Amino acid sequence: MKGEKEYLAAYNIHDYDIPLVGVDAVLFTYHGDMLKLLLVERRNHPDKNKWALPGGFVDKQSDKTLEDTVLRKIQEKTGVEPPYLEQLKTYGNALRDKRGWSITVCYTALISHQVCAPHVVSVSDVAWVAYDELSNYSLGFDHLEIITHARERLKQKSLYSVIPAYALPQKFTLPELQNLHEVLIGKPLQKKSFRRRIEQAGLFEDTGEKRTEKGRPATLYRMKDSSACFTFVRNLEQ
Amino acid sequence: MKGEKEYLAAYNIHDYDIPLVGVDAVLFTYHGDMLKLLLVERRNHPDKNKWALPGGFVDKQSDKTLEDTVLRKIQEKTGVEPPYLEQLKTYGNALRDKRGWSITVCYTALISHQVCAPHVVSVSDVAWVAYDELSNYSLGFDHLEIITHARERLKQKSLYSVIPAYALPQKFTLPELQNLHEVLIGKPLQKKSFRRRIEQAGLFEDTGEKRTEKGRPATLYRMKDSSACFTFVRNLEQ
DNA sequence: CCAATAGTGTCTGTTAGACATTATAGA
DNA sequence: TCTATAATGTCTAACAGACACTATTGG
Repeated sequence: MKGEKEYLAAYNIHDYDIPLVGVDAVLFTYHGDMLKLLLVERRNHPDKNKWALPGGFVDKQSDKTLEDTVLRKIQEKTGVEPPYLEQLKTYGNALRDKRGWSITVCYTALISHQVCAPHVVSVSDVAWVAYDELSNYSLGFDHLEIITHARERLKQKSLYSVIPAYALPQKFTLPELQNLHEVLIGKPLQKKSFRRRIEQAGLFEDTGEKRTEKGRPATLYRMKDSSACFTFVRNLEQ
Repeated sequence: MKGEKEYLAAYNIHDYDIPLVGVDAVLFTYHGDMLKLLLVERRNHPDKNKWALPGGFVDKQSDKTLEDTVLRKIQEKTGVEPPYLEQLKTYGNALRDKRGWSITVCYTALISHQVCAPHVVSVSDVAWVAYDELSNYSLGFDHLEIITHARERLKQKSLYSVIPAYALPQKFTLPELQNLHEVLIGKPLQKKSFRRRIEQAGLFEDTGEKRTEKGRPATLYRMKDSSACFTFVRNLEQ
């Protein structure tokens, strides 16, 4: 009977018929009153010249975890690390990739538009695409399905959390955040209800600064560390 | 410049250094007033003789999807398919498996104890283990972390859905379901609150049958198809 | 002054918590 | 009748919806 040492020494991953494994990120931001996401135009086969989510394969040398892989891929395209990253779902089947049985571990990430705008502009094959204009883009693989699922999850989160705030700059106003939630939910919210729950939960910190565009200046807030994991017991109306 | 056909013809997955990929299932049930889950005693290296979640590797021939893989693995150990299966999370890093960089796509499944009891009894390396007695078992890999996460998610679901009902037999009583929710949440619930929301949402169907143990007979219900996806807008108190 | 936007006051409606009460079985 | 459990009645508290109101800026 072999011991574990002998077993591991004789073990060779290439003896097995393993599916292809990668990661993909749905990176959302909010800009110009629109929900946008980052797409990459594919330069290689398969699905060459189609648009796809930023993603790629695990590098067993440089990546210690799946999060390392997805952060590395996001950094390649945006130049920065997003403040919010959460695993979405893993898609795996025999048909989603022409190269054969393949798996992608998908993440949802949120980032402010301004913080990665300079780098994105400098990279030719990357673009911020408004979610509502996705139909103008030919997407590779099953990425439309993945994006749709990420969008739906983000909508749900906007009903019981303030996680969408990570798609805004560090300092933001409450009307700004409410607008984002309204875009996500697809209908207007009661200003009073929206502000009340955030105040009562003590989620944000007043920066002391104001921003004036038109009308009365709006207070600028920043998130507290605790606000990422806070969930309201009661959802907003859908 | 090569076309896609040539690219795919030349493509060989074994040219790449790919992580090991498998699936695992946290299969819960409710029996003897306890939340239990299915564990398998490992017969092979690595982590031989430790207990682990039912799971294994994708068989690219027999499995068309990841769900096929996990259902096949659950069937091997229980003889049946669970009525509830949902993806939990994917764990992937360089250290979780001694064989090297590995990924496991994890699922939560629910099933009634009675429907798979006969088969489980007949398989020597499989056991239903009470969640509260997990500390008596030496678990392989990172399976304790996975189980803990699945348990937490199931607790959350008990606050805003009736999904735990899938861990009961097809016909069940409301006090029975409430007991399960109380075990999951870890504190007693108001009988009135619990029943009211289920009635108002019209989630269950009266079978017309009653079950008498001690005291007044309890009405037996069955789930409607819609009840799996129903979520209450307001959570029960935690 | 007005227009525009930020932010508040306050009433209503819904629903969970609390807990007393009634209903139906077996012994 | 008594005990045990199932199921209901009803009051309260919390909080979201609705919408009128006030506050603060620029022109």
